[in-house]
Amino acid sequence: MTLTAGESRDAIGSEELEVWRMLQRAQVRITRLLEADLMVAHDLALASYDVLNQLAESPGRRLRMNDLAERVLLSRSGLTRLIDRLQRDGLVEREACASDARGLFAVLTDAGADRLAEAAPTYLRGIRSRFLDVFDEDELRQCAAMLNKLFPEAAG
Amino acid sequence: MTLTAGESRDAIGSEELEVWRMLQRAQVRITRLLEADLMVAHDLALASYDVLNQLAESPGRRLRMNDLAERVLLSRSGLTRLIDRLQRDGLVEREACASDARGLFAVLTDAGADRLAEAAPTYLRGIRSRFLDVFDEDELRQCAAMLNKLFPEAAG
DNA sequence: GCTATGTAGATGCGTGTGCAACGTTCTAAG
DNA sequence: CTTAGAACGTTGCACACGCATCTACATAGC
Repeated sequence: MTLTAGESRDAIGSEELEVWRMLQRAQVRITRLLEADLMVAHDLALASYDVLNQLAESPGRRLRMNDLAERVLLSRSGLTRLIDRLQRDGLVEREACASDARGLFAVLTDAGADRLAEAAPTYLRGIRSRFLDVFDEDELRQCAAMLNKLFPEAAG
Repeated sequence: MTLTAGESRDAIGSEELEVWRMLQRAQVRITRLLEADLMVAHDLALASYDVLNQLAESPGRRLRMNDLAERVLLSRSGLTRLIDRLQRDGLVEREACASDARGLFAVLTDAGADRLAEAAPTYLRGIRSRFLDVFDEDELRQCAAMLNKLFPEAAG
C-alpha cells in the first residue's frame, strides 16, 4: 500500500479488506456470466431481463417509470432509453397514468411476458449453478441474514 | 413470475432467488456510494483507484497491461483508455518491457502514489462504515469462507 | 531462415449510462 | 385564482466500456 501518513488507525487488516474485494470480484464475474448466458440464448441484456421481471411481478404488469428505475438500479434517463428499446422490440408499452398526468406506466406486453418466460429458465439455471448450488441451506440463511443487516430497508 | 412450462424443477424457492437479488443490490449500491465518496473528495473514479492500488501493491509499482486488466476486471481496450487518462493526469506512465517488445508496463508515478495515499483513507473509511462495521468477526469469517467456495482460484 | 499461429496492446465503432437542463403537471401558500 | 416550488419523464451531451479489427512481435514447425 505504501501509505504515507494519517493512517494511524485506518490500516485495516488486509484480510478484512480482502473480503470486500472478493465480494466485488465474485459479484461482477457472476453477473457477466449470467448476462452472457442471456445474450447468447435469448439476445436479452440482463437489465432488460430485470425490467421485464419486475413488471411481471407487479400488479397489472405495470409500474411507474420512477418506481421501476429504482428497482432496477437505473437512473431515470437510463430507464427512459431502456424502455425505448424494449418498446421498439414490442416487449413493453407506455401507458398514461390516469391519476397523474405527468406519470407514465411501463406495461409488459404479451410478447414481453413470453420472452421473459423463455428466458427465465436460463436465468434461474445460471443463478442456481453459479451461486445457489455452491452453498448449503445454512450458508444461504447466513448470507440472507447478513444482507438484511446491510440493507434492512430492502427486505421486500 | 408467471412461468408457463418447462419449469418442473426450476421453480426455485423465491427466498433463495431473493438472496441473489439482495446481493446484487447491496453490491451495486455500496459500490456507487464508494465511487461517489472518491469522486467528491478526490475526483477519482473507483476504477482508477483500483488501478493505482493494484500497481502500488505490485513489485516495482508496475504491472503488464494484460495482468492489470484481469485484476481490475476490465477488458484490454478498457484498460488502454483508462491508462491513457491516468497517464494524461500524470498518475501512471507506460514503460517498455525488456523481455518482450510487445509488452508494456503500467508504472505508478510518485504523483500517482501520492494521489492514492490521499484517497486511501476515504476508500477505507467507506468500506469500513458501509460494509465491515456492519458485521462481527464471525460473520466476516463466514463470508470469506463462502467467497472462497465461490471462487477457489481467487484466493490471492 | 521462413512461414503459420498465437499473443500484447491500440483503435474504430456502436452501445449504454449518468448528469444537467428542459417542459409539463402537481401541490401548497397567499 | 395565482404563483412558487417540487416531482415526473425526456433530451443533449459527454463519457466509459466492450467487441471486432489491426499492427507489431513472439514462438513453433518445417
